[in-house]
Amino acid sequence: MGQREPLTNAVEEYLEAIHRFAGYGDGPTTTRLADHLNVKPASVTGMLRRLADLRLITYQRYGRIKLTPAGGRLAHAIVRRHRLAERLLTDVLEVPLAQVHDEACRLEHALSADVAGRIADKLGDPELCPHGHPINAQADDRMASLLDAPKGRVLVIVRLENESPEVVRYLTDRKLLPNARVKVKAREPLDGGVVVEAGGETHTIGRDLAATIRVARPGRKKRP
Amino acid sequence: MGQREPLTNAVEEYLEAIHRFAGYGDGPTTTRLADHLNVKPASVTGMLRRLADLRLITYQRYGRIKLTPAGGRLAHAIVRRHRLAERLLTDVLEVPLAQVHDEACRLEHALSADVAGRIADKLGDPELCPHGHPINAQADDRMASLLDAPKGRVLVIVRLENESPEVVRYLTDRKLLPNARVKVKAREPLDGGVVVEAGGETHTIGRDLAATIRVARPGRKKRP
DNA sequence: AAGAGCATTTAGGTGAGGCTAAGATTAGCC
DNA sequence: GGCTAATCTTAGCCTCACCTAAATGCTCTT
Repeated sequence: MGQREPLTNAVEEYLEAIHRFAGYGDGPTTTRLADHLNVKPASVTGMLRRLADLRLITYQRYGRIKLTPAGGRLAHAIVRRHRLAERLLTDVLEVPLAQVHDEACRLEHALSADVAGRIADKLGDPELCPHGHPINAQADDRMASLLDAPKGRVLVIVRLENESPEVVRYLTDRKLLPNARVKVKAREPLDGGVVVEAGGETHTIGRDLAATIRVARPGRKKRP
Repeated sequence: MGQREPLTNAVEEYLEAIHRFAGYGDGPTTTRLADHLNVKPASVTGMLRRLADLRLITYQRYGRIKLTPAGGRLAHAIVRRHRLAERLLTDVLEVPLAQVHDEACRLEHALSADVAGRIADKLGDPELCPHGHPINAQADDRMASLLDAPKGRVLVIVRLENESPEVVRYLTDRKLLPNARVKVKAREPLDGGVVVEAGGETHTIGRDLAATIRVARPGRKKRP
């Protein structure tokens, strides 16, 4: 399986982004990708052609963007390396969580399959990255966010979709990290945010941010 | 200290190579660098101009190539990251030594100063990389190689200058790694190599390879 | 059927990094 | 000093990976 000419970092980033959007709504679109990658739509179209030539996606003008099996495997491998790198950074090197994502973004392109495997071995095949994303499986995107969670019930934070340093620092400071228990107290009207209680404290979280915090009912859960 | 625009990988590779050659013989030369980096001399000249523009080396046509203080600091930081990565790979992840150099070559460009520092902390500030090169200090290049070591005396291998997978695998198989004790039994004439005894076994090592194995008299030594 | 909103093409730019061929320089030798 | 071999540099050019603005094309909704 798999041809072995090394991919450029940019190609890997695009694959990763496509993978992240797959399954959500109507899947990855040119604008969404452009937005996510801080690039103009025209550039995305160009890269999509390249990826199609490489047989990593199937795609025709104005059509749906879909990873091929090969592309899917590759994208998955990259995301996996990213998340294993994150685990290594937090568990072994004790890098602050807020910083972990950006470091892993660079490391993911430098890790060989072999080293990734060894990280997994060494850490006992962790199931989740420190932000709560599954390392091996596809994420369950049907999971509720804090924004649409029922009021008054105790919930547990499952994962953070937004891993930017500022956001993670903000949430770390308030102990709103995966595995934390939270209760939605109220929803302010007019984009006012969500009032949650966690660890005896009350915080008001903006709508956009709340939408990126996935929660579930407490129960049998995976390791953090 | 230090401007913070990110350097390209190629720039870092050149700096590293210049650093490695500095102090040996008449220092880094265009051809030597070209050889080492698998590039034509003309390309090296081009890059040297770039490095001089960046104030990382001082250099004028046909002249000596010398790192500036800034360039030296940078080169040192890169080499240090490389060697810390090697230690992480061997000590924590148990990657086979033969493979470690190439993996570290990619990682060194992806590690931040912060993460490098944390690796050092976590591993207890190791002094040497697994091939025996110092992580913090400049190597002592006056050290003898197996090629010019005296016959009949017990010596200890200090470091390997050639870290290519084939060479390291060859030496690993014969237990000719840093800290191993060896004795030169004979030197074959006419480029025939060096006959050494180690661990009860006798091996004949080619001249070129022998020249890359640094040895010293046993004594107070650092951790491997 | 018409326009809003995306997506694509076109045409073009930049920067890194490399190469060949030819000429310049240096060093070593007689 | 003069010659040659080895080494460096220059010049000119090329490719590749990315990106962009602007104009055009498609599609879907109403």
